[in-house]
Amino acid sequence: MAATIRDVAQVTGVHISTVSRSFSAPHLVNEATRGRVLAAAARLGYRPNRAARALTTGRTYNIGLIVANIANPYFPPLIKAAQAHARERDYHVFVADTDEDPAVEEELVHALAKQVDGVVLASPRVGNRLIEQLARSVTLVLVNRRVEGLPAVLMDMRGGTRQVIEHLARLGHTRLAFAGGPPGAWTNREMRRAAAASARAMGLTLEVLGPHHPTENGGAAAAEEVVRTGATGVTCYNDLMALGLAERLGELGVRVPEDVSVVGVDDISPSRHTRPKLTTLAMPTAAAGRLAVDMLLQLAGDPDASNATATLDVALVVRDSTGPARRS
Amino acid sequence: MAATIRDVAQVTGVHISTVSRSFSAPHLVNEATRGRVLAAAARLGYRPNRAARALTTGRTYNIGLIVANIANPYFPPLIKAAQAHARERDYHVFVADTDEDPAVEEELVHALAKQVDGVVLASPRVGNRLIEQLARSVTLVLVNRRVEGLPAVLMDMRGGTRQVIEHLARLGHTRLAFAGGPPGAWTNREMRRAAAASARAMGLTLEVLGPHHPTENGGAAAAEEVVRTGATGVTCYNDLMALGLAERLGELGVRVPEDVSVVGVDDISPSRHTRPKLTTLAMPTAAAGRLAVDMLLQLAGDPDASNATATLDVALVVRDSTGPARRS
DNA sequence: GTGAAAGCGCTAACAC
DNA sequence: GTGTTAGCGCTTTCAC
Repeated sequence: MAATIRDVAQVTGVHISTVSRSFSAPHLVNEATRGRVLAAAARLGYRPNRAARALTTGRTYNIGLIVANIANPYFPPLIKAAQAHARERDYHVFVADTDEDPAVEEELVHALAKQVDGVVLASPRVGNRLIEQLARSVTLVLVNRRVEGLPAVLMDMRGGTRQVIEHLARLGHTRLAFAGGPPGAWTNREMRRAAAASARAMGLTLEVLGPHHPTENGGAAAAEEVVRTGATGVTCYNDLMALGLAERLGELGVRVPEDVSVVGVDDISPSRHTRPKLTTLAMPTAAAGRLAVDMLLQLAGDPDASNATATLDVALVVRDSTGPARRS
Repeated sequence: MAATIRDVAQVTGVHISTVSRSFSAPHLVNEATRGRVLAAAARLGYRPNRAARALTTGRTYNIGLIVANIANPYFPPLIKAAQAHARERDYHVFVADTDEDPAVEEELVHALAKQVDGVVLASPRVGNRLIEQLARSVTLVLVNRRVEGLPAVLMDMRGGTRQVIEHLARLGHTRLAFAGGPPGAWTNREMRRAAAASARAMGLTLEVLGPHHPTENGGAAAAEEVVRTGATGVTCYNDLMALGLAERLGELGVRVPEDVSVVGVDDISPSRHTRPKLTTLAMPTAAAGRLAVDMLLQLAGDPDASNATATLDVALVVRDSTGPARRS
């Protein structure tokens, strides 16, 4: 068995509270005794049990991070940034994957609730109602979701989507399509609305396709729809879908971007390496991860801290999957 | 504050131990009382505190999973499989990323140690000595690492590498190179040795390059070396490196596979979508994740369970990045 | 500066 | 079938 505080106390010949203080309140203990305690601890391989400590202090120094799908390259940069940032502040991050399943998401929040000081819910798929309810039993920070009264890190999807539509319009496209993703995703709604509004304002038609699974397969599934609608410019819920769409279009004999222009969202790593390279909206995921951690720690330290909402800018990256509209 | 066992006991008018039993040993309590307890618990939103429970039972029903780099598409399938498999057994998986840093890896094992029933260490970068030491303070299952006396899930890298070399030999390549990855990785050593042995046996030359960072950038960095050595067949530590290498070779005016054949390892998702599609060794990552969890749970339940080692088969997937050697 | 004692939320003998 | 008690590893008053 691993050494406990009692073992260290016995070996050193002091009371357990002195051992405890040596670790959690060093200034309260004589330097010499503290030295002996630390030496004994090192010799025994003693490390304070954080879980037990949390039982009395109420602070675990852990935070949870729940994401929809680790396999989507969108999330790793966010996860890594959050983890690195938290570690610098002596916190550990436990990551969990919901596999795009709202039920799993709810279960994971509950499972994590008591073992962390708060959880970052990234791109949630559950409804607002449930989120409000969950927020009552655990400190929550949202990423890519707006819920009244809860702290959140958002991306400017409206502004970004408008840029996309304008980009396609400038290239001469008049018949557009939006390949939609998960119905539960806030990002999806924002994009759909912004795309519709922008298209209307510019006098373009916009067909809404989907919902589709936010993966290459989902994008591939949208390919036939795209062909049927006759759209020449398609903007997708995310890069994974855009990549799947472009590939499937190729198989159907539709060239990208000569016949159809395709735009993604996220700027995930593979989008820079495929042929054609994907035009996409770049998201500041690392910054979002760090910011979410900051908000969470502030809230964990002071429950009355402001529940601010931050909206981060996104940037259109024009590459090779978009081009001038074909003359009809 | 969240409801505790005491609140439920008070509301129901029973002793806390009855509440406890209603959850952890239902058969020991009268069905009627149990019904009242559960009703009260539901009303109060009570959920047993797993951390507190663990303090007395010694079981957290959590397992830790430490990986070198979540952003490498090799890991997500393993993570997802492990998580899904564990959840079916009522366990939760906490994932942590070491960012390829051995020091972080050690720290994370310690941090997780007391909050989980064991940890799966996937593709560790720390040395065997340290692993043996860590294994003394926490139940460990290794993936992609062989350490005497510790349970492990391995891939047949020797057999796989031999297949790769044979494949290149059949295509007429005589000057080969191995683009090496992290020096701390078991997989890297296995591949290097197997490649050298196979090449020697077949009378081919093999240049060992690196070590390089196991990413696209690392692979790109190996490109100049490849050109300098004049090798026409290159096998890489992993797909990420192979992808980076192929791309950089293209920029240098070296065509893949016409001038140089490139082989990866892992069969990550992007390898199927790039042009040329990558010839690679497919690894059974999902199976490995599930198996590691099984081993861990067995060990956690019975510390004397056998420390078996499983070696999984890998498969050569021939795509478009390898072709006949150029006539010189 | 250090020890004693209570208690965090829960489980596990042991009585009754 | 249910209550009592002790205790998991630790922190935190409160004395001295």
